[in-house]
This record gives sequence, C-alpha cells and structure tokens, in this order.
Amino acid sequence: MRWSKLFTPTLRDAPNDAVAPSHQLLVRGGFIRQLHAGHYSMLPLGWRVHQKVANIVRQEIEAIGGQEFLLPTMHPAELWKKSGRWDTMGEIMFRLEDRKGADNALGITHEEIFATVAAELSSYKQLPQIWYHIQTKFRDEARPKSGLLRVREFHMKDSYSFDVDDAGLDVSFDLHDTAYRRIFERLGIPAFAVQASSGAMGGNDSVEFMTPSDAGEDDVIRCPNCDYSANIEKATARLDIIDDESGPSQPERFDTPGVRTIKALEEFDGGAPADRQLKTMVMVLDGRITLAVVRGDHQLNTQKLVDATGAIEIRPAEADETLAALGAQPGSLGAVGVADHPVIVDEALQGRTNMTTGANIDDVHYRGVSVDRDLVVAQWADLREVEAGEPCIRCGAALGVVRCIEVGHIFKLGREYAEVFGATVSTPDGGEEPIVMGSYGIGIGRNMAAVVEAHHDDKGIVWPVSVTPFEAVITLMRTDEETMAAGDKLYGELKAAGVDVLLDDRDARAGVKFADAELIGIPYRLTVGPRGLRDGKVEFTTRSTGETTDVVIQAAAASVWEAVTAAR
RNA sequence: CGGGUUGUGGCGCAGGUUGGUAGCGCGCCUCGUUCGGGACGAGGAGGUCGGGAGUUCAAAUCUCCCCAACCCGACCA
Repeated sequence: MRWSKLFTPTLRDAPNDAVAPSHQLLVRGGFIRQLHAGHYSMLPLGWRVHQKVANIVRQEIEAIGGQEFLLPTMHPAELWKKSGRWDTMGEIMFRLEDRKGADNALGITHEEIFATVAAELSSYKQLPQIWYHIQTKFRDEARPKSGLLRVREFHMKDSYSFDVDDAGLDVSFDLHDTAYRRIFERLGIPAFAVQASSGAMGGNDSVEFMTPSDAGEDDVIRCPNCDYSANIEKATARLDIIDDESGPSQPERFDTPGVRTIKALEEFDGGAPADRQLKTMVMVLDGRITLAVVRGDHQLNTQKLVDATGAIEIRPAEADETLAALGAQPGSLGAVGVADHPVIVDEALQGRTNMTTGANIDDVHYRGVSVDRDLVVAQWADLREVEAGEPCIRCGAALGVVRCIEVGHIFKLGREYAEVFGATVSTPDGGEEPIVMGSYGIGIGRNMAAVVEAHHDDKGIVWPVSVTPFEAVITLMRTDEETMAAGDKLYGELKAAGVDVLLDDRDARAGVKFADAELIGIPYRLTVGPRGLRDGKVEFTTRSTGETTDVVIQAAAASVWEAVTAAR
C-alpha cells in the first residue's frame, strides 16, 4: 500500500471526549471514527487490525476443533421467548417490529440460535462438537464508553460446545481455556483467568480473562502469593472470627437522636463499633422489597445479591418505598422481626450475637441483637464485597485489587438450552439425553483496544507484529526520482517476501512522516533518503525500542523479513 | 437509569455574565522559498454557533423545551 493513496486521517490532537489511551490513539491514528454513542466505523487501518485479531481467534478455535458458522444477527422473538430471555434480558436487547408486526430481536449472543441448529444433532456419535462464528452483536448498553472498549455494536467470536455429558463439557471447557490463553499470548495481551459470576447469561463454572488497565471496568481480587484471583463480584476472603458476648435475652431499644450512619453510631455513647453493627440495605428485587443485611463495616455487592437470588432487576429502594415498607427513614433501619419482606443475610453474620442495628423507628436502635434469634432469615448468602488487604481465602496473604478489562469469558451452560430447544441425542444404551453445552466469548474490537492499552507510548501505538495493520513502513525522506526508485525497489522486495508493507511516498516533511509512522504504530521502519543512499544504506528502526541501525540497501529487505517472521 | 460536564468550520479552543450579525491555532487548497523530527511567506476555501420555540429593532450570547456526546456510579465481550 502506498501511503499517498491510503485513507488514514491522522489527527495531531485527540478529540476532547476521548479519555482512554486506546480511544485517543485509535481515533488519532485514523483507525476508527465514531458514528454515534457506542457505534464506530472501522477505517481501513482499523479494519486491518480487526481482521488480524479475528484471524488469530479463528485459528486458535479451529485448532481445538471449532467449525465456523455464520448465524443471523436478527432473530425472531419466539426463540428468545422460548428460552425465557425475551423477558429476562431486559433493556439490553434491541427489539424491533417487522412490517407484519412480528417482534424481532437483534442478537446480543447466540445460545438460542446455535441450540436451534443443534436440534439436528441426533446421536452421541456426533459429539463432541465445537461451533463458532464471528458475528455482530447488538447490546443496548446503558453506558457505552471508552471508544472500542464498551460499545453497542461489535463483533464477537462466540463458540458453543456440545457434549454428551459433564465430563465431556469439562474437556471442551478446558480446550477453550487453553485456546484463550494462546489467543491472548499471540495478541500480546497480558491476560489472566479469574473466577467470575456468570450473570445474566446463565450457567455455572464461569471464568473471565482479564487484563490490567485503568481503562477497565472490572475490579479483580488477586492474591500476590498463590494463584487465587476472582472478579470482585465473586471473590471471597478469610475473615477473623469475632467473639461476641452473649448479650441480653432479647434486643434492647435505645434512643439515638440524630444518628444516621454506621460511623455516627460508633461514636455515639452506648453505640457499637462497626463490626458489631448490622447494616440493612433495602433493595427492590424484581419489584419486591428485600432486605440485605451485612456487617456494619462491610459493603454489599449487588451482583452477589443478584446471583444469590436469581433476580433480574435490582435497585436500591427509594426513600418513600423504604418508609412504606419499614416505617422509618434510612439511618434507623433494621431487620429485627421483619417478616413480611425477605431478609437475606450475609454469611459473615452467622452466629453473631449482641449486635446493634436500627429499630425501624426514626432515631431508635436496638442493641443485644442475636442474628439467628432475632432475624427471620430467608436466605444466607455471600453478599459482602472483599476489600484490598483482606486475607486470601486460600493462603491468607493480603489480597490486592486490580482494575481490569474483561477480554474473554468462558462458562459452562449445562443442559438448559438443549432441553428448551430439543437438542437431544440418543445414547449408547438407546436412551435420549439433552446435550450439555458450554459458551465462550471474545469481543474482537475490545481486544483490539486492549492491545493498544497494553502497547503504546507517548508517541502513539506500538503494535505487536501479530496484529499490526502493516508490518513495515518504508519512509521516503524525499520524493525525488532516486529516492523514490530505491524505495520502490525495497517495497517490491518486501511485498514479494510476503511482508505487509506500507510505502510512505507522500510529499511531506520528514517530521510529519516519522510522527505518523510512530502514531499508527508500525513495528519496523526503513528510512530511505539521499543521505544514506550516498553510501548505499538505509536506516532500520524498531518502533518498540526506538533503536536505529544502518543497513546496506541490498540487505534491508531481508533484515525486515527476518525481524517480522521472528515476531509473527 | 441516577449524578456531573459539554455542544461554535475536519481537530483543539476563544467569544457568552456586559445582545449589535463570528474569531484564533492546527489541518485543507494555490503559488513561491524550503526539505532527516510536525517549515516559512503570500493568497484562498470552509461555520443554519446541537435543534425548536420565545423575548428583542437585533440572539452564538437572554428564557423555556428538546436532542446529542462525554465523565463518575448501577449493567456486560
């Protein structure tokens, strides 16, 4: 490709609304342009990278036996109603009516559709199967952000495994686990696996692949000592056992004028330290008032509450709902004796006695509360959010929190979809069993952005050779006949050698060309100018190190080829 | 969906409180001089000031409504 013909509108300044480095650099480098919130146009350079990322994913999924499909992205509502997700998916799904008035959905994922196709599987002899496609997904995200990191329209590689039994699923799952590790390795993304909540997608055994980045949206708990790591929505930690005094035989009311917070109650004369208090969070789960109780110094993690209850919609109660339900304002709330709303209690409170909590009367609290005795516990669950510094559940070392981008997610679906969509196979003993499925996703554009997050400097992007839009750029210092001829010759040699090469034949100043080449992140550069040509030499520069050496022109193409093939 | 911010040529911004008919830098076009790290000079093109309504002789500027984008939270590859 000749740069003079290439459409890559580079910008000296990043648009003001771009904050994440990958967002700024992809826009500045002319890789992408925003159409509207969460929808980006891939410009030629961006599309080249996108395709290289997709191809790496494709190769690794093929390597574990995956077969590529292409399923539609617009689906009849019927399929989603069948699985129940027409209702449970809520607002994340784009829905539209066709001219006949029939409901349609734009696919947020493809379990329903692959399961429908899988209904044609008939015998255990055909299993296992791994099916995948790389297809557009639409998600009406509440908040698209950070360029390609969180969008409403994106390409995802989603694969689905089909096995006769759980043991088979384990194998398919592990195959994906290793394939994913290879993918991130090849993309140059430093990713690691964490235990995760499977959220709205259903299923159990859920593993996310994370890469540390300030631009990310997930907090991950990591142990510095052992290999424990988990999404904060799932993470647990060891807790010191607290010895309570047994306390009175029943809770005692006491007046607490003006006390509205845990902290205020700690300082109040006759109050209690936060770890001897109960914190009562009033939540609305699918329209139903529910109390979530955690220790005073603990934080409720709402995803844990969702996982524990299977709720679809969850929100904190409004002040008036709280008043109507409990008869008091926040600050004096408690769960003692509450029987007409479900009370879900964090496991850390099991067996605790002599605790202090709100009495559901403004400015009044209880002390001497025994959790088991005084609360009508509908459910015990792990609700509390782990904090940095707490002891690792496995080894006791102080846990750390890292902000991460989720670059991949694999999880075991089980038999649910197969049952709903009639994907069953006959078994060796003549019976018939639903297929066991797994589901595995990687967002292509997101990974492209994640690569940039991991590989950039103050001059621009530093693409790994594996996904770079061009592997080498030949920068012509002048456009006179002699320089042009030398550049053309190198260009021809590199093309013939199978190197993706860009010839910067623009009539521009050296500084502009250098800056552009660095901005768009081409790994290797040959600089051709009259100065070197006099001695029959060109310069060879490596983007990542900035290292420059003179090479004789006859050997230049070979040097690039060697560097590129070594890094591919 | 809650909280915050911002909408003025392609990008970055000024102007707005004190209404008077739009300006700067970069980029773009032409010519010339330059030419190894974002050149200089001269000339030029490009904007319904997010949209609508209102106030006014007059609105980028004041008022109301709407829309969009971005950032922080709740949600996901």
